[in-house]
Order: sequence, then structure tokens, then C-alpha cells
Amino acid sequence: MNTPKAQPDISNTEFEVLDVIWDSNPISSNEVIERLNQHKPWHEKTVKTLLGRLVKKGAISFHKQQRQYLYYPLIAREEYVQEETSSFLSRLFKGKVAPMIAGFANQNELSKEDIDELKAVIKQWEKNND
Amino acid sequence: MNTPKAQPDISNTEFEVLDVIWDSNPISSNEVIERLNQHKPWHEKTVKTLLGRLVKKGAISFHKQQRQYLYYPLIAREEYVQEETSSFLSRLFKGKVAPMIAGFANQNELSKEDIDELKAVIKQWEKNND
DNA sequence: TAATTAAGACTACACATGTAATCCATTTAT
DNA sequence: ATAAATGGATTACATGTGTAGTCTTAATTA
Repeated sequence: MNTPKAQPDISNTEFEVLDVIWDSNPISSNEVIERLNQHKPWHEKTVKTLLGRLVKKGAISFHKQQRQYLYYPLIAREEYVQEETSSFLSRLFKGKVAPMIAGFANQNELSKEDIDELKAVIKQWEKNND
Repeated sequence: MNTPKAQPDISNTEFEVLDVIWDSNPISSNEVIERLNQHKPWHEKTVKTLLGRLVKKGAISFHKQQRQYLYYPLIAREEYVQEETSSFLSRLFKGKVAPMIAGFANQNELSKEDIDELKAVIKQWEKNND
């Protein structure tokens, strides 16, 4: 019985790379670089370093296609995001979601659309919990 | 016109110290240490280093009382938390709150109480937005 | 008053992170 | 067949972070 592998610590820049891979994979380093460069002016070498670190951390892997590597994720975005969210909420809001939303409301950062979406989530929850 | 000072980057351990100070201030280093040690086994020197770093970063300050320093925060918890939350949401959820809550719901991490609190927040929002 | 303690300042040190540059082995172009 | 380009591996290097230890000086105690 192996303990469920804790998510590796993924740095901010690593996350940006990983997010591209989640978005589209398998994917070559060149395509990762190209996609990133639509938003970030990162040097090719920088991105390759980050890819290497993600591999070492066990967040992604690859298979070879001739000279190139085609990368794919080893962890699911949903899982990663869920864990990050839980730890974030527990650090800043004692783990409760409502105070976080309340903070947003107080800053006038909630739109009508956000509210409608929240209502839909609540409705769905109620449907699932008899 | 001075640009609103961006929050300094506060590390995880620094945050724990800062949180104690937010909770009760002005406060001496010894009391910070004592309170932290109810949960964390940090060496006295470690905590003092963190206090010094927080001062240097402009997150806290102090006034002297004889030999000792009495620390107090320079940034409000609410502000800090709000900024962290915004950047967190934008990184992981494109800035939308509802998908975050939905993720929680899907993991069965929402209690009836959470739902009730969310409803209250929504009701309040609606009252404030005509 | 001399010795000890205690507060904060300064120093340390390994590992992480952001940001590449260089090295080496293939491919590919000339 | 050589030379040049390209992919990945390895190395670099400043700054941040976690986690203290040592130094200096003032206060307290014997």
C-alpha cells in the first residue's frame, strides 16, 4: 500500500509551463515555448529548464519521438487545483469558503454573473444532497 | 501621487508570524514565539529572523520598550488576504469564484453549513446591489 | 561589581527558484 | 562529407527561504 503521493511543490513559473501541457498534450518543447511566448517573453532555454524540473519533480513525463520529447502530464489539473485550493483556504480562511466569497463581495468584486453562477452551484449541490 | 505600494512578497513561514501579530499587537518577540510554539516547534532564533525579515519587507514595524521591541503590522490582514485571493483565483480559475466553489462541491467538501453561509453572502450582496 | 543572561544584529548555509549559457550529440543543409 | 543548426543535458549564478548559530551590548543576578 503506497501512501498517496503528495503533490510535488510546483513553482509559479513551472506552473505556467504545466498549464500549457495540461491544455494540449502530448506536446513538444518547441510548441510549449511557442504557446508560452504568446504571453510571456521567456527564453527558450528557460522553458527547457522548467520542463526538465517538472520531469524531475514527477509532474510530467515524455516519450521520445526521434530527437524530440513529447511531454504529457502525470498529475491531473483538477487534482492539483483542488489541493492548492484547499491549502490556500485553510491558510487564509480557516478552510471556510464563505468568508472568502464575502471578502470578494465586500471589495465589490462580485458581478451579477458571478452571483448567478454561485446560485447554480448551490442548486446543484442541493440536488445532489437530497 | 505615489503608486499604491504593492504588497511585499511574504513567505509561508513569514506569514505564520505575521498572522500572530495580526491577531494580537503590539506584541513582543517573546510572546510571538510563545504563541507560535503552541503549534509550531520553531526555534527562538528562527522566529526572530522572520520578525527581522518582516520588518525589512515593510510588513510590520515596532517601537522600543526598553530593551524589547513591540511589533505591530503595517499592512492590514484584510487587504493582504484580498490581494492573495485575487491572484490565486486568477492563476487557477481565470479569476472566477464560482468554478472554485464548484470544484469544492464536486469533491464533496461543502457542508450544509457552508451552503447556508454562501446563501447568506449572496442575500447580502443582493441587498446591497439594489 | 563581576558574571551571567537575554535582546536584537549579523552571519551562515543548504536548497529552491528565476533566468539563462554552455556542452555534447545528432540531424540537416551545403 | 563537412559544417551548421538543433535538441536535450549540464552548469551557472543571484536572490529567496527555512532554519538556525554567533556576536555585541545592555540588563540582571550573585
